[in-house]
Amino acid sequence: MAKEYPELHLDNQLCFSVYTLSRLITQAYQPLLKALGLTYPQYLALLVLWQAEEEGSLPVPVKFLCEKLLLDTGTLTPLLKRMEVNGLVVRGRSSQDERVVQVNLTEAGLKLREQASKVPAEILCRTGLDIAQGEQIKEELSALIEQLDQA
Amino acid sequence: MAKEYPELHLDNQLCFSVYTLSRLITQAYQPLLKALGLTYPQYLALLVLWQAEEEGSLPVPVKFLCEKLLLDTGTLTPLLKRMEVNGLVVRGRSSQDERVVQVNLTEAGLKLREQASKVPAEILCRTGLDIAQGEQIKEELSALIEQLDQA
DNA sequence: GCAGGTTATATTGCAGACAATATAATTGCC
DNA sequence: GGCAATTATATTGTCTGCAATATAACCTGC
Repeated sequence: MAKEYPELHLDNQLCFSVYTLSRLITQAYQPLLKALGLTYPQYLALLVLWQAEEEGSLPVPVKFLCEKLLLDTGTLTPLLKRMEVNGLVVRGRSSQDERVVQVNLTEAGLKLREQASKVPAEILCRTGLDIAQGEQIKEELSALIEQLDQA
Repeated sequence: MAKEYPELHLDNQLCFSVYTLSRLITQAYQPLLKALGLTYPQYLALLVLWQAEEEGSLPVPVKFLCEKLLLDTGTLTPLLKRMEVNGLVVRGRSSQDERVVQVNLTEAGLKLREQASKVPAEILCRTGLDIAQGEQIKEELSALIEQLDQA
């Protein structure tokens, strides 16, 4: 008779729910973003850059993007290079400190914001998600993120 | 004066919380799983196989794993091949239906379950997550997953 | 100033994810 | 029986993620 391991059942694991939901969300965004020539992580990077533009803090160092997105340069450097090839951003060494690479939006990258501004509402519409509920879950997840990000 | 796009701010997006939390969770598992010679998706695949073993339903078709994990063969085929190389599973065509590839656990793959059974508790301990809270969030996320998986 | 540590970014290599396409086996239908 | 549609898996190509390592520029103490 096989001993049972309920703690190892997939359904019991929060980790699996988060992992799956994350991929499903990316898949939900994908067709909308493809129309804008973007991938999902590229879209997230643009969110940071657009907000920096509103706050008058462009250009921003790569390190700033790393911290906001919790991604390292092994991910962001090639991603930003692809976005540069696509004409959305420009990258250049700072003259103050030759170590830092400043990332700035191009005209095209800035202009994309208007089309992108319709994306969040469209996602909610397509997925039929409840906004208020989403807001609450977001708060709960943010607490978990903070906890994990420390450790 | 720059027009503002609050709907495009990173902090406002549930999607970003889920995306980040998913990566942080994977990172939390990583050192524990590395000690077992596993990656996180490989661990998830084993969860399915171990449960199938308990239920006496081994071997299982690749399609079964695809449905449980919500992953396609483009991800699972190479993953299962790596696990086969590592001696955890064996793959073979069904004689009833030559299209289906049956996946079974090896002795080593089965034996790994005992060490892995300590992983979930260890994760909770290390991350300091609240179990009861996690349980509730899991239910909420599962509802979202079902919603997205339909669409 | 300069040696040693720190910082910011880049590079390499590997393992997912997934869209798109391909292929072989099975099934259904007439 | 035979051909079209379906099914199960595989393959290819691109883009993440991330550990590990490398490198050049900065900073610090002495």
